[in-house]
Amino acid sequence: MKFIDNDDLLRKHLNSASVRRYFPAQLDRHFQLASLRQNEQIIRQGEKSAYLYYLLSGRCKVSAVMENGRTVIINSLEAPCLIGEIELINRDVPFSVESITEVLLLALPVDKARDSLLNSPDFLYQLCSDLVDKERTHAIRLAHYVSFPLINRLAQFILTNSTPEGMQIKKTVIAESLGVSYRHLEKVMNDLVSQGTLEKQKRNYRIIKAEYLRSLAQQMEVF
Amino acid sequence: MKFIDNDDLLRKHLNSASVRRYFPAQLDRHFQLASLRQNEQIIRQGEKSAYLYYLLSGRCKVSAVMENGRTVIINSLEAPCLIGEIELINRDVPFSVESITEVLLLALPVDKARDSLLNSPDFLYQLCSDLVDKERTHAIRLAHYVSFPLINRLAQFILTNSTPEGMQIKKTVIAESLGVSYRHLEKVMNDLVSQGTLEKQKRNYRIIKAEYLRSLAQQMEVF
DNA sequence: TTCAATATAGGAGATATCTCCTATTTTTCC
DNA sequence: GGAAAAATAGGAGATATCTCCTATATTGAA
Repeated sequence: MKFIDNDDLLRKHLNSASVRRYFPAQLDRHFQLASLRQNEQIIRQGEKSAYLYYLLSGRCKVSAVMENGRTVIINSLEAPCLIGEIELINRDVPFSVESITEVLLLALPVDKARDSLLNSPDFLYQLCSDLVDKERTHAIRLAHYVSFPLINRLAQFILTNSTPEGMQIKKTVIAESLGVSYRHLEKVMNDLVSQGTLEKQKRNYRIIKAEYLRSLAQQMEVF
Repeated sequence: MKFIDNDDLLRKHLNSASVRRYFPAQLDRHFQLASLRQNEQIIRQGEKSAYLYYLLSGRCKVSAVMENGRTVIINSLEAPCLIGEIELINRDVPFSVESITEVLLLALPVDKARDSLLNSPDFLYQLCSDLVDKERTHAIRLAHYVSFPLINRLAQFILTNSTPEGMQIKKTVIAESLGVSYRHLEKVMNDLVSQGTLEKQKRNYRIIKAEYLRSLAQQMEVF
C-alpha cells in the first residue's frame, strides 16, 4: 500500500456526497489517500487493522482461511464501500481483504476515529443500512445459488474475480470457495475452454465470451 | 398476536441487561408485551410493520416469496434478538417472519421510537454489532453448506424448524428453501424415516433420533 | 359441494458431482 | 540446488441430484 500525497485530490474525494454521508467533517484531517496495485493485501485475517478504509475505486476480494485449513473466497467488494468495519465494531478480524484490480482508498486511522465514529448516529446509521442491504442480498442470493449447478456459479465467480488480463486464482482455492471437488471444477473449466468461452494461458484464464458468462450468471439472479 | 397486560412482567423484561443494551429508558413507556402462538405471522412481506419487536423467548422463521414465485425459508431466529430492524432502517419489508414455537415479545411502536432509535448511538452500535455477527456467520456458514449433501443440510433444517411435536412445513417449501428438487427431498426424507430417525404422522414429521440429526448437522460446522 | 389448483408420492433414466487413484509440473523452503 | 509440499491434470466408477412422468390426496375458492 502506498500513501499518496495529493491534497487537492484528497479534498475532492472527502467532499463527495457518498463520503460525506459516512464521515463527520471533524475527521477530515485524519484521512489519507492510498493506492494499491493488483493482488495487494489490505487486511490480514487475525491481525488488527490500524485503518478503516473507504474504497473509492477498484475491486477487492474477501477471503478466509477456515479451521479445517481451507481457503475460501467469500465475497467481492465493489467501490464505493467501507473496508474494515468489522474490526471497528468487534475486535478480531475474521477475513482477509485483497485487491483484485488497482485500487484507490481513503484510509482513516482507527485509533483517531473509533470513538467519534461509534458515537456518530450518521455513521452508524449508514453502516447499519449497508449491513442490512448486504445481509438481505446475501441471504436471498445464497439461498438460490445453492440450487444451481457449478457452471452458473463459476461463471459468476469468474466475472467478479477477473481483471482485463484474466483470472489467475489457484484452482484449489476456487474449488474450495465454490464448494466443489477440484476434479469437478477442472472438468467444468475444461468445458468452458473447449467451448471457447475461456482461453487458457498457463495458469491464467482469459475471458473470451463474457456475454455467455454473463448469461450463465444471470440465470441465478432473483431480482 | 395478543398483547399482554402485565406491568410487573413488562418491567422485569425491560430491566434485563440485554434489553437495556439496546433501548434507552425514555422509550420504556411505549413498550408492550405480546405473545404469539405457533405459526402466527409477525411481519408480512411487503407490508409495513407498525412495531419493532424484541424477541424474549421462542423461535421464529424468516421466509420470502421470490419473484419467481418460490417460497424460501431463509433463516431462523432464536431469542433474544430484534425483529423488524430492516424496516426500521429501510422502508420495504423483504421478508416475512412467523413464529415456530410459542413466542414472547416486546413490541415498540415504530412511529414513536424511530427517531430516537436512529439517533441513539447505543442502539445503532448494538444493531451494527448484531448485523456484523450475522453477516460473518452467514457468509462463512453458507460458503460451506453448499458443499454438503442434502442429508446434512436437511438435518440442520429439521432441527431448527421443528417443535416438540414435530415439523409440518410443506415439503414443497422445504425443497425450495434447501435448493433441491421435491423428488430428491422426498427420497432423503424417506431414508430418515425408514432409518427410524424421523417418524411420519400424516403431514407431520416427528424427531425420534435427535442425536443423529445433530451429528449430521455438526459435520457442517466450521467453528 | 364441486372443481381446479396444489401437495404428496414414487418410478425410471439422465446428469452433476464425488471419491479414489496416479502422474506430472510448479512452488516453497532449507 | 534439491527435496518436500502443493498444484495441476485426468481416468474410472460410485453417489447425489435432476428431469420427466404418472397418480392420488388435500386444499381452497366459486
